This record gives sequence, structure tokens and C-alpha cells, in this order.
Amino acid sequence: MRKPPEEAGPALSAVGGASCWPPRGPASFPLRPSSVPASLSFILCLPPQQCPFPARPSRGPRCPPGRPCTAAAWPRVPPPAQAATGSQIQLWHFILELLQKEEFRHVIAWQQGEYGEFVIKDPDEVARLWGHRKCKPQMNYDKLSRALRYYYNKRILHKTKGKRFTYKFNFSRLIVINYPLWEVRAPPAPHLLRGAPAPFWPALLPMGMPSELLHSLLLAQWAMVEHLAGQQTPRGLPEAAEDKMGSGSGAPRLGSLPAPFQPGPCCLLGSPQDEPPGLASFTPPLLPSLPASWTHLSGPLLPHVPPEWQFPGTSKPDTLLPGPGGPPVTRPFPGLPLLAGLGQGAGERLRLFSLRPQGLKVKACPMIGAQGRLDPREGFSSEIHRPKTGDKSPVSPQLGNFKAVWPLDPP
DNA sequence: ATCGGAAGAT
DNA sequence: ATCTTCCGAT
Repeated sequence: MRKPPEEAGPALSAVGGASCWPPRGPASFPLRPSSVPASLSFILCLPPQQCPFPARPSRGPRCPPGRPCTAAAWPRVPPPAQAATGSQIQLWHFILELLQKEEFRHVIAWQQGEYGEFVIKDPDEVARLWGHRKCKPQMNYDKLSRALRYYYNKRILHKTKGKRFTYKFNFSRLIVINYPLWEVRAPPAPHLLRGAPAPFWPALLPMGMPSELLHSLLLAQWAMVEHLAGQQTPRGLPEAAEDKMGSGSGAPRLGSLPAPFQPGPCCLLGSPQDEPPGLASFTPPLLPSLPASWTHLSGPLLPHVPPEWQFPGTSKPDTLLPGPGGPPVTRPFPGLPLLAGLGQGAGERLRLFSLRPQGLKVKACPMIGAQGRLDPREGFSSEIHRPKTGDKSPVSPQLGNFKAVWPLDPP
């Protein structure tokens, strides 16, 4: 038996947040393409949305016990732009959303100096925002943190001990699970670009994309390539090699993407379940329709990247790509050198998306009937499957529907 | 503050 | 499956 909530009153607790807002449903969550959070909706391939409900103020009228909340009980503070359906969004995603937005930096922010680490500066407010998004007016930090703790086992998140309200993302996990096949492309001859003017640098990076995410993505990608190339999993990539949960039981899944977009034609970056990725399938899946705001990777939203952070095994970070003499426009990115080297070592297929979008055009598939999904089991991990020889379709056919046009590419 | 079990909700 | 809710333990 459960003790009824003391403040909320029995009726309210019985209905949870359901009665506090307009009935949920697709119609209640109109899409607002203009509000795409460039980075996350891209990374997570989620539809842009705006929360239809006003947010409750931190201090203000409570929902009357036994009655639905009125809009007046939830005024003022705008929630972050949504990237997922309110009823489907997952907490880790929401956290990333908040972290991405400058206006919430006083509430939650990346921890300087620690890769993927963030601090919840105002737990109550974060909980409030989360409750708002989930239509759970009774949400509080205690409950939210319980949800966060469930991420520990999934290794999406872990706690930074000794630091209050401080957690750390496991981006490798996140990216690998969602985008096992997302390719890192490099110009065919990276060294040729060293002295090239910045405008000729190709890029496919969204503005505001958390650099942790980017790093992890590239890191995971690199590790996957290494793995697929039959090389040893590098040290310094603990998340990549650790998959101790192994087969079956724990194979953590970061949750599915929202229904309309999970099998969406432009989100087929993963391989079908019976079709593990391999080098053969490293044809660029590229990206869904690109936000118009794609630009070079820089700006105030980028968290600090520790200078000492570099790809494992990279002893000379600045020997391969732009380096100190490179274009000053973009922030130096530790992954570039190694990836550039990798492009040579792991095959010509590996290309790198660098840091400049000008002139880069990407055509996404108009329509694809097939359904696909992002299966974490096929992602990079220590137990990654080698490509099954003799499998029917070696490469997801959809991938051919994407095409990147590089400024330097021949027509 | 943090953790994790248990049970319920969707 | 992913939380939400509650709670005892540390």
C-alpha cells in the first residue's frame, strides 16, 4: 500500500499529471520545424516541437488538489524547445536539451574541465522543467534523480562522486547506440587541405552541437572503425571496450526514437537487425535534411574541451591535420589529426567531416518505404559482430540515397 | 545528498 | 521499456 501524497491530494495523485493538461496526443504536440534545435534534433533525428503547455513558475500556485491544473498554474517560464514528443522524450535527451541551451545554463551546465560532466545547478528547476515536459506536475528532484540513477546500470550516465548534483554522460554509449553506422567522413586527402582556405573545408556539423557529443561521436566512430578493421580496441576508450553486460540481459538501449521518426526515411542510419555493420557498409549514410543553420563549429554553446583530451594513441596530435597553422576560424579539434591518420590507415572509405559547411550540399532521400531501426546491438562494442559474409544485402540500400557534394569534389 | 528496491503507470 | 512514486538505508 502506498501512502497518498500529502500535498497533492488524493484525486490529483490518482490522475497524476494527466488531468493537469490538455489531453495528450499527436494533435496536442504540433510540429514546429522552425524550432529545430539544430544540434540535437540532428543528432537524435527527432522532430522539432514546441511544448504546447505553459510552464509553471518555480514559486506559484499549486495545482489545486483534486482538480486539473489550469494554465494559470503554469505560466511564465518557457520550456526548452522540444525535440521529442512530450510523452516520449527520455530524460537523457531532455537533459541534453537543457545543456544545449544557453538560457538554461543557470539551471544546468556542462562542468568545465570534465568531459561529459554536467552540474545541475538548480535541481528543483530542472525537475520542474522535466515535470512540465512530461506532464508530471508532482515531479521533483528526488524522482528525477531516481530516473537518472536508472541510467547508471545502462551506462548512459554515472555519478561524479563527491560533487553534488554532478553527473557525467557516457557519450560513446549514447552515440554508438543511436548511430552505429554514422560515418565520419574526411576529405580524400586531408593533408591537401592543410593550407587550403577555410571556405574549402567541408563540414557537416550543426551549430551548437555539443562538442562532447561530437567528440564522442568521432571517438566512437573511430573506435568502431578500428574494431571493424580488426585492430585492437584502443586503451583510453573505456566505454568502448567495457561492454561487460555483454549479450542479452543488459544490452542497453537508449530508448527508441519517437515513433514517427524511428523508421523515418531520413533516419536510417543504423543497420537492420540482421545486417550488422561492417566496413562494407561504411558508405556515408550522411544526414537527414540539414538545418539551414548549419555552420562552422564554434560559438558560446560549445563546452570546454580539455586541451589534454585527445584521442588515444595519438602521440602527435598536430602532425596530420590543420593544426596550429590551420584556419583560425574553427576551434581546434583533437579528433581531427587522428581521424585524418585513420583515413589513411583504416581505408579510403573513412572520410572526415570537418568544420566548414560553406559550399557543402547534401541531398537527402526523398522517400524510402523500407522500415529500419537503430539497433544498439549492432553498434560498436567489444562484442561487435563482424560482417556476416554471405549476407544478402551488404549495404543498406537507403544509404545510396544520400549524397554529399564536396566543394572539392569533382562534379 | 545519494542509493537502489519495490511497485505502479503508460 | 522507461520512467514515476515512495521509501528505508547510508
